[in-house]
Amino acid sequence: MTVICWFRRVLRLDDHPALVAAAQGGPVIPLVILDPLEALAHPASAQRQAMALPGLAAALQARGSRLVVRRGDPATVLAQVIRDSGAMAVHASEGMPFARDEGLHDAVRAAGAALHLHPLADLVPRGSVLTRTGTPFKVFTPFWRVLRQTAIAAPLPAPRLPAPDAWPDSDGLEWPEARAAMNRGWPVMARHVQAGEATAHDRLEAFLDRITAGYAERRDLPAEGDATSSLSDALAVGEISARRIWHRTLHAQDQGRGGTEDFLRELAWRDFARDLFHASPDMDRTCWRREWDGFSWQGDNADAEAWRQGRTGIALVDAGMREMFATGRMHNRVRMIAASFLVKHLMIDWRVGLDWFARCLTDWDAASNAMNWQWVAGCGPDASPFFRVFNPEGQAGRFDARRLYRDHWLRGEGARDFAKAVPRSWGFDPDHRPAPLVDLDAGRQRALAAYRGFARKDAAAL
DNA sequence: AATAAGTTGGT
DNA sequence: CCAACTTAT
Repeated sequence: MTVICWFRRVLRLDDHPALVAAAQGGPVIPLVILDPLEALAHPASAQRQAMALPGLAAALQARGSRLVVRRGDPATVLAQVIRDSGAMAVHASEGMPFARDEGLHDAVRAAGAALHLHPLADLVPRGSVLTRTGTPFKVFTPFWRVLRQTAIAAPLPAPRLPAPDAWPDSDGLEWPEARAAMNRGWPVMARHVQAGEATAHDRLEAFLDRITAGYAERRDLPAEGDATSSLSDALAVGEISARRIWHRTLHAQDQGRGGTEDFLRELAWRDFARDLFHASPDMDRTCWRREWDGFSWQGDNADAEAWRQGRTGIALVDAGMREMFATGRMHNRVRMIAASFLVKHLMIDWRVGLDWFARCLTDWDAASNAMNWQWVAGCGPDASPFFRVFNPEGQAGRFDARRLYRDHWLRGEGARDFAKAVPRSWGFDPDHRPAPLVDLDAGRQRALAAYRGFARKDAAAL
């Protein structure tokens, strides 16, 4: 009996629970659905997913299978492929946000098949790391202590994939909606992306060969490009499994490599964010501490536009915003600083920043972004207290002391990349050095005063 | 996973 | 004079 394996955000053959389950059910039709709405919401991520597909198709072909590609709305496409193939079952990974999966069951059932959703192969199943009283953790460190003591399941090997008697029609691998929606220099970004399941494993091994005890400190230096694994986009589109990374890192640790414990800890943040998001599925739009929705954030405005376009006049912030626009990624330390500047110095709603990240990031992850933007804004669990205002100049002195990162994006090769990537509508002038949007000290004082006033009102209301 | 101001204790 | 440390925001 033919079975469909719908590849969503797990674009690999290794450690793929839905694929293993499908292969146990009979001949497998591997299916990917290119959804125009998804391309509009997350154009860079959609384009990154599209870049993973040729490698996935080739890997399937090498195993005597194929990748069937269809364009359209997932529920409609699933029904069509079920009709075309006579499949009785569809296996897929859970989506995120999880709530989106609700309507799919009905659509598949109406087409005469059953939908089986499998957990994402993160480190641990969601909801499995709990406090002694059985509730989810709200603070990372205790979560980490428990996860570290938990046995992480071994990755599943890629299964044998018997082919069906007949293959349904397939569209091409191009996802033109994703490319159009990006509205920026796509070829520039493509130069910064390395796609493919095999490439991701090579990058992991190369990273584990060079990681040292200095990882915990060096990973914070944006000019030290080789200090981090650079696996975030491969993880986000599922070219590599977190469990595979975990076990390879444990192996490197056994060989005596330093820094591996810190790397494992970083890896665990994905599971922490996923569990938080599952417990609070609206936290990508709603303040986790509800009272903060009463704060008078600035909405989208001219300052926000300057922030998006990398012309706040604050060197490290602009460098980061340019890096993201040109490459689809931004160094982790710089993300915090650029986000803090938007939310604190400009007092703009964290959702304005999150929406721009959603458009730009090839490593877009709904849970991590919801958690981290709320952390910066001070309205999330385990949140940055309202008085924690990053000083982008102080941070630059600490983490980019030799100015290499800022110079790269404001003057050097990165600046030329960015100039090629910007849309004409921005009227970008590479020689123009904008003045700071706000005086850093005045902006800091303004934010502190506003937050103090809000906290007082909040205390009065209780 | 912060900052700035103030304090201490060494050079 | 400064680094290291404490403390309030």
